[in-house]
Amino acid sequence: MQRSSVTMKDIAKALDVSVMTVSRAFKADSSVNEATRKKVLQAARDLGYVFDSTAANLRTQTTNFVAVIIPSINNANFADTVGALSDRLAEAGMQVLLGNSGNNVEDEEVLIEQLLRRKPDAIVVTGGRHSDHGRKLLMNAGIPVIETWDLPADPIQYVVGFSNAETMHALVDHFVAKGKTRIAFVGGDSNADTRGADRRKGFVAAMERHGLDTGRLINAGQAPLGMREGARAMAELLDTMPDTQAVIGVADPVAFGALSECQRRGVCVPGDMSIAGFGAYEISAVSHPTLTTIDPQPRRIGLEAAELILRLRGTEPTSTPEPQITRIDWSICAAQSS
Amino acid sequence: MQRSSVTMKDIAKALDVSVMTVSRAFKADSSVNEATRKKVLQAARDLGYVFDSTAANLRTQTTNFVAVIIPSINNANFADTVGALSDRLAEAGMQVLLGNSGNNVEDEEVLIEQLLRRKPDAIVVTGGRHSDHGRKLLMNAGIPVIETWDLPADPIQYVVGFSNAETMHALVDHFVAKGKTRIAFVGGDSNADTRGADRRKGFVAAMERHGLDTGRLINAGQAPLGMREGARAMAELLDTMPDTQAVIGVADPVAFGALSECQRRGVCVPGDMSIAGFGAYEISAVSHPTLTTIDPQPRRIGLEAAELILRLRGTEPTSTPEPQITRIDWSICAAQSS
DNA sequence: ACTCCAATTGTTATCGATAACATAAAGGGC
DNA sequence: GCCCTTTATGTTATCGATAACAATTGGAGT
Repeated sequence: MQRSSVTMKDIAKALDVSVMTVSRAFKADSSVNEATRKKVLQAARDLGYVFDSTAANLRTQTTNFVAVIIPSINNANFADTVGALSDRLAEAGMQVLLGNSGNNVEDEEVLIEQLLRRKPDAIVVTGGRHSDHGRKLLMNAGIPVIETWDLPADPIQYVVGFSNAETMHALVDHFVAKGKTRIAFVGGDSNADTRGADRRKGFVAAMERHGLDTGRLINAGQAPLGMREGARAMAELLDTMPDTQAVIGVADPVAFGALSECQRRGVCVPGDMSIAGFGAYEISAVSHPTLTTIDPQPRRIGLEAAELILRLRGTEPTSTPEPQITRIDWSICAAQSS
Repeated sequence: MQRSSVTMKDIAKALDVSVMTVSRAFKADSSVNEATRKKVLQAARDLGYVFDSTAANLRTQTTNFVAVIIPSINNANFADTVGALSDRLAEAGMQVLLGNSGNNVEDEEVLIEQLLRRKPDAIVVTGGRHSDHGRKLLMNAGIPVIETWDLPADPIQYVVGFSNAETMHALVDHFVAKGKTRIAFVGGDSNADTRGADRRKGFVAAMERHGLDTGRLINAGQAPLGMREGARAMAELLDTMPDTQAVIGVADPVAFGALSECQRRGVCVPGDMSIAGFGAYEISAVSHPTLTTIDPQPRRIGLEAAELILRLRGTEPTSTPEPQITRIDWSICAAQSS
């Protein structure tokens, strides 16, 4: 049995009906005699027929899949979004074509181009910053474009996201309300991770609003940052600014790394040091002590994107759609005692 | 600009050449005059042409993408595998079409069917257990089939994996060497997660080999198990079998949950309780104390699968390929002091 | 019995790129 | 100059399903 050479033609021949009848038998709605349909489906099973979407894709000019570009699949937040998106789309018979941009707009551009060649029915990208050419490609793709995990100043079409900067205000306010004034931020060194950079900027803005010193910015290296980088950054922080009262990690893994370093050095958390992160990773609720964090509802982002795509399906490709923003609510999850 | 209605025909017309010449201009090797190629590429850019793979897919009977089915995308181990696979394939211009089976052979069967319709050039599945029909579909797919993360007793074609059961022997031996005899295992309650079940069986076998009691099996609920389940299981263990000396979690998140529960209760780790996991998740090396774990090299699995696929590309679809096993070496990472 | 409509099935053209084959022009060796 | 090879380009058929339209059949209604 090679390359599944069984086609509708073979079924048609076996049953002495036209190919069109076979085709119709596979569509739920179309008009075929119920008996004929049964015969066709049975013959298909007997012959080991596998439907060939490549042909249908070409003829119908629709592929039933959605291209998704995320910075890294190995990030529980994005994985949650993709998981929810994929699960919801699967219910409608659609699949996800995945691309890893690695927080790099050049790589993203290449991915956009590669993925668009496959004529997805929609494309979901992470963030609102793209290369010029990448942006142009998206705008001319002729399919719904959804930017996620951010609120771009200049949206391409659809947005499902929230303001990363705003969330940091909530964390700073939280710490200030507890009387902390010497607050540090641990994040990446470049702007490649634009959401991380936005959070850093949000942190600085929030501190300034409270009239607090914004000098405690620890550069933990290149994104993606993990627990190890968080631990290293905490070590640096304790060495250079030991009077720091609270730390905000750009994401929960960084925050947990910071926590572990404190434990290693015998720094009491939350007694001597409060720690917060971002993302509501499972660890923020299970670590001892727990971490204060922001829950940006990653699954909800994926779900809303999926619903949007399904709603838009069949809709005429509106020539110039108004940008349409779906804001995702986030919430702060305060640690029990920090 | 709708549905990118620009085709090679438009380019051909604009330059007054044949469509074939345009097609050739896009292939690196084919024979076209260098000047002509430049003209074509320029015209393509001017017209905003986007190559349509759906047409090429149909004609060439090859799609340049690989279907990948994993139990859950939100599992750092599988995410690592998929990430490595995807990165390597991207270098060769191939993409990954992702499916989430949720540790359920019925859902996996549906996914296999859906994905095969898209005529991927290869399919990568997780584990060696499938539904009867799913297995049949894979065997008749006419493309390379790669089973991963396991060493199936009856491989379909290619395997890139290791024995999950064996790894548990290493952990039990490790604890026994440290003088522990009352060792517990925390895992899932069903066999849906076959790799988890294999590890549980491996644990039992290893304990029996040492003549130790195998009664300390904690059922932490339905897979996928996370940190919360690990914590709850540890609570149960401490309540019902407080003389336990060591715990093995079916995966690192479970183990970390157990660790956190110990810390919450003031149980000293590793003094009063040793803890091990599986997967070499980042947390196993960063937690305080660190966790003993098994590193199954998830990225290597993805990489080897990718290399295999690329090697097989262009090869004749061998009628009945001998099963071919690529064993992935795993290693034990002992905690500093447990 | 006759008209008309619905249900069912068949025919033809088509989606856009490319393999396979055909052709034309240019150069090389004798 | 003749033949042959190489290079560059054109023609035609095709991948497998499906939209659009055509045709046939079997009642229902009067």
